[in-house]
Amino acid sequence: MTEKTQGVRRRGRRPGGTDTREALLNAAREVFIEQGFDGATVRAIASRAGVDAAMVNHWFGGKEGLFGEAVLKLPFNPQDILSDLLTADAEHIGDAIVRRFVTTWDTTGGGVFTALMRSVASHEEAAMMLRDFFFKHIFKHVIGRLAPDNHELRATLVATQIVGMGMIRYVAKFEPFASADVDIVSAAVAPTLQRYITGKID
Amino acid sequence: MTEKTQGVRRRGRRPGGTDTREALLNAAREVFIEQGFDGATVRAIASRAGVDAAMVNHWFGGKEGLFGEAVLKLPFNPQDILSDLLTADAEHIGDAIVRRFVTTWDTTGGGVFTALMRSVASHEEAAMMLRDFFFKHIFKHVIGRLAPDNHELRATLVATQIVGMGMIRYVAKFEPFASADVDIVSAAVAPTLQRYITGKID
DNA sequence: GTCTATACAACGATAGAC
DNA sequence: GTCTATCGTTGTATAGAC
Repeated sequence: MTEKTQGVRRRGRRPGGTDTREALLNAAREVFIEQGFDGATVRAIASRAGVDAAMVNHWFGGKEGLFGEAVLKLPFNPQDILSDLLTADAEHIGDAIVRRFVTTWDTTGGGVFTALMRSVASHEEAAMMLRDFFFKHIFKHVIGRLAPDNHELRATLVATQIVGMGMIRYVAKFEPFASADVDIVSAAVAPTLQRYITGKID
Repeated sequence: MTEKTQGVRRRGRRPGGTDTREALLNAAREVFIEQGFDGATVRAIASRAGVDAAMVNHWFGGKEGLFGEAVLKLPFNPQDILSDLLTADAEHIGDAIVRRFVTTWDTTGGGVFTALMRSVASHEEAAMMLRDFFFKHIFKHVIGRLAPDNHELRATLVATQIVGMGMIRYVAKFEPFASADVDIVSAAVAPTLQRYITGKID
């Protein structure tokens, strides 16, 4: 675990190779699984990795970035997605979400999304953490800002369409959807998300 | 238990211990994986199981039912779903699909759906077979009857919303969607499917 | 010398004890 | 209400790699 807990942790660059990043990832996987996203503290993870808590910010841009890379293995920083979506205006939020989702995962080839879904389908705790994470750190902000009511239900409705897109495009690979251009996908799916967020759902 | 399953009709071969139904399931899994749905013939499966091809109809109601139970482990007969959906009129097809999907899987507790998704996410051939199966034996008939154009794209769009519903409700269990009444779900999702099938998507 | 990984101090926010 | 502890995060000085 912490091979350098003894003695004074000297400042500056470490003598050996850079294992800090990897140590943080390993520690984060353990602590996140044990404690969940909220229960796990940056300080606890850094402590287990034997480094300072500030390293989490330096290497991963924050707790969420570390979680994404360590547990969900997301090929992007959720914070970037959020700030991007927060700039979209209300009447185009559906289009913004679809385009962000498709372009982001398309570049990774879809294999990472498949692995994520496999993890979610196989491990109960992964599903739970995915739920908590996206809820509190993506959906809550985006939908809380734009939706008139029923924020939680609207957020889950958006999730059904988004996850379903990923399943069909990257996992099951149903054609022609799997190879459809992002414009085609957006034209078809964006209105759905738009209605789930700002429209009438009952 | 063997006394009961063999039960009443003891005519034909196999007087004793071997369970015809189980033998067919095992043979079907092998042949379907090897040949795919279309490539696998009922005769080949029955032959490998050492029984007559008529047994497939007797135990599973046909090739599709056998496929569903052997490979996809569906807790229902796809033929029933199809005939049910074919009776719905065009302007209520979305509602019919949502209600059928939710009520059917709700009764199984969702664990079966999770297992199915895990299988799809883990085995490339399972995803391929799921695609071929639902396409040719459910979507094609329902959508081919009602959609004005772009049948394949519309079918895959419907698939995104349906699979996504299952993922959120049964696998990831996002609340409040996971526990929402079927009326709530239908009110929100049915218009989406309705548009994907009969509406404007570009 | 420059660059950067690192540790430490401190900030604002928040939750709970009293 | 006040106090305290702890959280995530930021700023900055420094040690070592280059």
